[in-house]
Amino acid sequence: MRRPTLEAVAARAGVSRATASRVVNGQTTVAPHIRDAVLRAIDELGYVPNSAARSLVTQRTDSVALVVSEPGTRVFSEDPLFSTAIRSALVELEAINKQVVLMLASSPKSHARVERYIAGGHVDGVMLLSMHGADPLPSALSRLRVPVVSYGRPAVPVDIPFVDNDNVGGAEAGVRHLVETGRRRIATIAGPQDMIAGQDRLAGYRNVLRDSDRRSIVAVGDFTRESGAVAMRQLLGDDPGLDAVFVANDLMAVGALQSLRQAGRRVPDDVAVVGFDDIEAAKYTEPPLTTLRHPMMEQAAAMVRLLLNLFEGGPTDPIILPTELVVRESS
Amino acid sequence: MRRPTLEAVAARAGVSRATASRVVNGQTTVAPHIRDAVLRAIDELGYVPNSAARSLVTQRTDSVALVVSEPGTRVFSEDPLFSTAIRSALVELEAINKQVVLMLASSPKSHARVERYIAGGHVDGVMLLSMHGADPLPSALSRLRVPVVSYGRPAVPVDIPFVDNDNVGGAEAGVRHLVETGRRRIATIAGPQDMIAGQDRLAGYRNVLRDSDRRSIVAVGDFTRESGAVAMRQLLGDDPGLDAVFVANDLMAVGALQSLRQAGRRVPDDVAVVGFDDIEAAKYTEPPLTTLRHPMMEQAAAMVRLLLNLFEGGPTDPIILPTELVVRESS
DNA sequence: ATCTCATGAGAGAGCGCTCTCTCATCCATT
DNA sequence: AATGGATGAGAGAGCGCTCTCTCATGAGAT
Repeated sequence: MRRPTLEAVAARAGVSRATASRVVNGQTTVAPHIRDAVLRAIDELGYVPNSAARSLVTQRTDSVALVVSEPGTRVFSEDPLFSTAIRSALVELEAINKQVVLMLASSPKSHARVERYIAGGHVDGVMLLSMHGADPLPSALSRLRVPVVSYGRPAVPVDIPFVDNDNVGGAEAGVRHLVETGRRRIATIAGPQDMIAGQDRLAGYRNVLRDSDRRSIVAVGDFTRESGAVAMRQLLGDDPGLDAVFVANDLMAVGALQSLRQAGRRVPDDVAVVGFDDIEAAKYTEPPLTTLRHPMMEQAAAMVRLLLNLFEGGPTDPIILPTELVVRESS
Repeated sequence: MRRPTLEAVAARAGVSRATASRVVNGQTTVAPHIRDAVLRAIDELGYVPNSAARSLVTQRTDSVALVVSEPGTRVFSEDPLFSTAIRSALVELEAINKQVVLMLASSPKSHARVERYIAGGHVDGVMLLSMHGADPLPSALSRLRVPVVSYGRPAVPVDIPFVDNDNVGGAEAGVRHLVETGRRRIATIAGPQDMIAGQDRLAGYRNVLRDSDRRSIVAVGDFTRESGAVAMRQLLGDDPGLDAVFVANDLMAVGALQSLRQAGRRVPDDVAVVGFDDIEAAKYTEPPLTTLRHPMMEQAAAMVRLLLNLFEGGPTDPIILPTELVVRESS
């Protein structure tokens, strides 16, 4: 009934437990015929090592926590960026044989839960998918002396390796594109200003407007579609004459497009729209959305590499990946 | 340097390891002043139980695997249904203090990986997020005698408790709605026919058409936006006179709307469109999409309940949750 | 023929915890 | 005063594995 142990394998193969262990762990100091006997026993008994016992002695768990620190539940399910990031990380971690424990850190309560879990030594490392600036998690975790890498530059200056895309540069490219196509009154729907991505993309917008001698027109959303729609209505109220809007993410851009449609503005004839992220849905909006693409798979891969380096002592400098302007019909 | 053990806590509190363990595990047979002493020691030392040691003796891991068995990588990242399901399950499992190990079972290779992992006794149970009929995983897992519940009725008749929504009933309601609003030539974009959801929703469509004496016009997609767009073009080629289309999921409906737009058809004037799932994006299409809602949170909760019953011996009958027609402007 | 040394295999400690058994203590009962 | 039963706490086995240490064996060197 119970799963076979190494002891059973050893007994069946007529060797000691130590030798069986050597075979299981691929040590080479075992004579071929003995190794074969052990392998046969393993096969016949359907032996699978007990991981609890193993990690009890090795002090490793071969698993990492993927902590999604996102207070707004809506964003997690709706922003495909999250699932893309998760999937990418999953694929990369599978490749190096690490299990992934997925955890939500939304409320302070779940926050404590995560900390306790990590402190419990359940995982060898942590990948943080968090963006909120005030997030106490990065510093809390780094205090636990657990290897931590972050997706997105942590807002508080904490010494955690991270991967990010070039938010400022991307925003600049997007707004510059609007300037170069002759738009005069370029508004922006900024992301939440307690997120680095929100701040940086707004900074990029301001940089270009300043240089091109235009006035900035700003509304702030929270990266949800709904907030994009609301912000767009607000912008149209503030400045009915605007002829372009740079939206800090595609999800809000979708909302903005809806509001523009409802207000009777044609895109791109009356108002040009540029988003950020290049989510799949950007191809399917009416009209398809001009946006800034950043390679999620590569970012996930970079994160995993950073974590590995943290384990094994390689370089852990932050990695900033470039963005690429994808021009579609909304601009 | 090393994390404190129960032994250290006991020593500091001046009690035996057994007593310290009693306090940690909340047993009541400890005198208050001793319990306080132990708690103080725990606090001072920052003690956290070693889970490997614990599960070595208890034979429990307090974690469950969430296996996403989806060959198409696109669907996982794009279909918000997946992330919603994952988030919901996560929330529900957190509530009962289970960790969640997320695994992808796309390739045969990762398949083997998952099986090995589950067989390794790393988890107390498995939640399967799978839809492909030919999926060998359900039967493979149930053979391992691990508690398994499935989201979506398994295609092969395997004795696994599952949760699903009423796909047939929902499809019927959607198509009936089209009939009742006077549509005559109602096509469908069906889902992949190796998925139960694909089959059942097509069955529902056929049921109503048969009863209302209409001819069925069918194209098949794979639940992706892209395939919806392709299928819609195909339907328009097959029967330019169609005046309604029931699409087996919202993602494909988004693609279909795009194709209809490109073909110059007005929605709903020329062609009515009904989707399925009520994803967030359905509110933001042009025009907003009529669709069938099924409560993801409740389904996740039901799954967790089933799993719990599997652990503790409660009822494990399949749970089928109703769907609800949400009428918007596309019909 | 003796000694040295690499090689392969076993013995056994110990990782940190839970849980059963055992035992001491104390209060209520006769 | 003697007994019985709660009650609370300790001793110690053991979960399944890894890994160091030890030892037996045989090949090569002297």
